[in-house]
Amino acid sequence: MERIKAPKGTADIFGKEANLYRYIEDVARSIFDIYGYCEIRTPIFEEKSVFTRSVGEETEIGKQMYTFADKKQRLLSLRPENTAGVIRSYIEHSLYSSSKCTKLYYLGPMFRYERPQAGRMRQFYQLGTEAIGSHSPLLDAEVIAMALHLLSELGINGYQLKINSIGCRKCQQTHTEQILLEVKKIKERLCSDCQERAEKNPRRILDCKNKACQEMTKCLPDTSSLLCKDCKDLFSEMIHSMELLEIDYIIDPRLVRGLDYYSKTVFEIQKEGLGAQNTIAAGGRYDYLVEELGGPSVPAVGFSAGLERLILSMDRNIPEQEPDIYIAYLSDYLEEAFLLANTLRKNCLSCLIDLEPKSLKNQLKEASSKAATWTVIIGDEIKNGKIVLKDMKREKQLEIKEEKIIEWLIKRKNPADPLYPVKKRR
RNA sequence: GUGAGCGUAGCUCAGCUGGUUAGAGUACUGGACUGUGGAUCCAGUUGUCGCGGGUUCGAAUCCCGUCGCUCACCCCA
Repeated sequence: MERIKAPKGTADIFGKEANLYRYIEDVARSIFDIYGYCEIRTPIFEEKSVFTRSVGEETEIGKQMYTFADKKQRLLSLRPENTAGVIRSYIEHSLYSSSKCTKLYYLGPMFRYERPQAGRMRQFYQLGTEAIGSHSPLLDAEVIAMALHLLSELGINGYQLKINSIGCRKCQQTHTEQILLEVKKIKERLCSDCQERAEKNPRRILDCKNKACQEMTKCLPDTSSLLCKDCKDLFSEMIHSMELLEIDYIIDPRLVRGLDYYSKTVFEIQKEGLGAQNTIAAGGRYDYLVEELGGPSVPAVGFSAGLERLILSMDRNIPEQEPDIYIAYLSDYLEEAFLLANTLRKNCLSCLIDLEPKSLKNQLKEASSKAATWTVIIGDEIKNGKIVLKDMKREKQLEIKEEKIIEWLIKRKNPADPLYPVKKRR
């Protein structure tokens, strides 16, 4: 029999790792809450067109979608990212009618069919936000500030924030035209990827990683020289508010993002040492997307981050979950132990017990490997109504009356108590 | 889609240029310690050597194929 395995590019997350994911999600929720964002949970799959209309079918992400037909031959796709789904939902429920600026956040799995490697999976987890309904460049700065706030809360440092403006549709069009004009002259000498880009997405030639291409494309106009007056003003306002918030940034006039829907402000947060994937979070404005998906003409700005990459860039260890109590017992007293476990749990004390009787030595060993704070030992003393309570960290033990044990343990659970054992808990 | 490296015990790996019964550490179980954990020592359990074929008297070892994993390119979170 062949061993069944999780599909390529997917992973089972359990143990310490699951705690880490939950930790990040908890931190993210609390940060988003502080900035006034509300959670939205959209379906994991949507009609294919939701994504192809927003991301662009010809983009790499468009090609990497998991698409299938259901029993009624509806063409559906697993979401490769969540901005499109959130906007679809925003339009569907006319969220624009209830508030001027709708702030939403999401957490969950995304799917892209590609070759897995460090920091890149076929099913991966993203968190992100969308603020829909405001043109203010201050909001752009706020979104970036929030993203950085999240990183610092997670203990992630040593990153670089790169920002740029790719302008409105008009700027983008003239920019593309200018690039094509220049590229014509050197097209034959560019790498094959760039030649393809020239056809499909000329502006992306600007961030080709090929050294020879970079050398040749130095002369290409970047975004800074081409913004119209309005876009220029917006960008400098946004930069001004970044300074106000004392955020360090690098303006990268060659930063253009891969998704079709971006406009004006774009940004990336990068950190070295994550394998080949150095972008941990990215985002920007998408002032035309809502309209393109059939909604009113409403501007929006958002960002997203990949949990796998956040984890790679965190060097902090998350405290492990430790039980309060381990119940050890001599096999004669299984029922007493079983009952005690039940009582402790009813009192919100977490406890472990092995319901298959083992030697005391074995149980103590287990208690210490599971890092229980106390071990309760039920032995012959129970006949006199007494129970042994062992402080595992201080290696001391005492006998205590059976009926007092709950009270005693609850009291010791108070962190203010000087006897409260050193125990890390979030 | 392209390229490279690696698949041996639950986990981490050794096993060189083919040679008899496939190893270590760790984990697990028991004992030294008959009701007390992290240390030490002793003993025990664990394998279709990824799968299929070929070369050979003989293959974990060499060759071919295949599957899987990993990393990188591309792209991206």
